[in-house]
Amino acid sequence: MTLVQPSDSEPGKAGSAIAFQLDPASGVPTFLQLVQQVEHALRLGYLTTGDQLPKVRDVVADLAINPNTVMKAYRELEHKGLASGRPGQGTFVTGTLSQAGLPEIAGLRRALQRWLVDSANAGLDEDGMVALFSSTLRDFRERGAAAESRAARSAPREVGGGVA
Amino acid sequence: MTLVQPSDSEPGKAGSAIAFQLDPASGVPTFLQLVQQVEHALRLGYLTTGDQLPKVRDVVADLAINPNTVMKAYRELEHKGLASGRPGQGTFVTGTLSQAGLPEIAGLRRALQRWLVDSANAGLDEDGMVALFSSTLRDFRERGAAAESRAARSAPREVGGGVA
DNA sequence: ACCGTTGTACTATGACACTAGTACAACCGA
DNA sequence: TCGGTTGTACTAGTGTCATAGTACAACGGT
Repeated sequence: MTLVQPSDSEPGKAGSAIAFQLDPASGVPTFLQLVQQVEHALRLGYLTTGDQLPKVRDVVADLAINPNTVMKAYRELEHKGLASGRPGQGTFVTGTLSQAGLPEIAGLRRALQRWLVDSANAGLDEDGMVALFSSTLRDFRERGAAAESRAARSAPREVGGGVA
Repeated sequence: MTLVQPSDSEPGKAGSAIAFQLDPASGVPTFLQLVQQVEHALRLGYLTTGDQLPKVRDVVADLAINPNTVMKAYRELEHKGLASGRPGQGTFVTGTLSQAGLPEIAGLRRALQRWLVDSANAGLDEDGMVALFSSTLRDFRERGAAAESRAARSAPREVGGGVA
C-alpha cells in the first residue's frame, strides 16, 4: 500500500479521467477498444487537452489485461497526436476532436435517451437497438452519398475518414 | 458467360437478399461482420425464414475476400440455427430473431433518422454520431442495470446476451 | 541523493483471422 | 445422363493480437 487509497473517484487524478470498459463479444481488438473509447470521449468533449488518462497499471488491474496491450493503445493515441505519456506522472491528452458544442451534444444525448426508452418499450433489446442504429446509419450514409453525387458534378469532394 | 447477367437487382435471387458491406476501420473480423449483418437484418425483420443469403461466390467477388471467410460466417450462422446451406442452390435463412413488430420498428427508424439529421445539423460527423450513440447506450445499460439491481432483490434475472 | 511511481522497451509464445490453392459433394435443368 | 452451379472440406502459410516475464528510463517528493 502506498498513499493512494482506492475509491470511486480516486484522488490524484487530474481532470476527468475516463473509465475503460471492454466488450469481449464485439470482436474488436482490446487495444482498439481503448483507442476508440478515448476518441469518442474526445469527440464528445468529455475529455480535453490536459486531462489524464487512466494509468497503465490501473487499466491493467481493472480490465485484467496485459500492459503491452494498454501500451499499444496509448502508443496509437500518441501517434495520432491525441495523448502523450510522461514517465512518473501518467498519460495525458494533448489534442481534441470535438466538433459540436457541449450544449448541442447534451441536447442530442437527451433526445437519444428518449429514443432508447421508446425502443425498449417497443420490445427491442440492446442488440436490437444497435441493429436498428447500424442499419439506419448505413442508410443515412448512402442517402448522403447519393445526395452528394447528385450535387457534386462540378464540385468533387474528399470523403476520407482518418483522424489526420 | 452463363445465363445470369449482373445488374442492380440480380434475377434468380429468392426473397430479399441482403447486401454485405465491410468496414475495415472497425477492427471487427470480416467473418463476424457478415454474421452480425445477417443477425441485424433478422432482428429488424428485414430477413426471414426462407430468404436467400448472398451466394458464397458472389460475396467473394463483391467484397474481394476468401471463400473460407464467407464459409466461416455461414457456418457460424448455421451453428446458431439461423441459416442452412443447400449445395447447388444457395444458403437460406432458417430462423428468425425479430422481437418487435415491423410497424414499431419503422416508427423507431423514422425517429432515428430525424435524430441523425439533427446531429448532422449540429456539426457532428458520422464518427461523432457513433460516439454519442455508444456513450449514451452505455449509460442506458448502466442505468438499467442499476434500476434492476434496485428491484431485483427478490427476483434475480438472467442478463446473458447470446442468441441461444 | 534516494525511493517509489509511472511510462516504455524487449523477447518469446500461443491463439486466431485471413489467404491461397485444390478438390469434392449435392442439387438442378436440359 | 451430363454439365453447370453452389456449398463444403482440407492443407499450408502469413500476419496480427494478446500474453508472460524481465528490465530500464524519466519524473517527483522527501
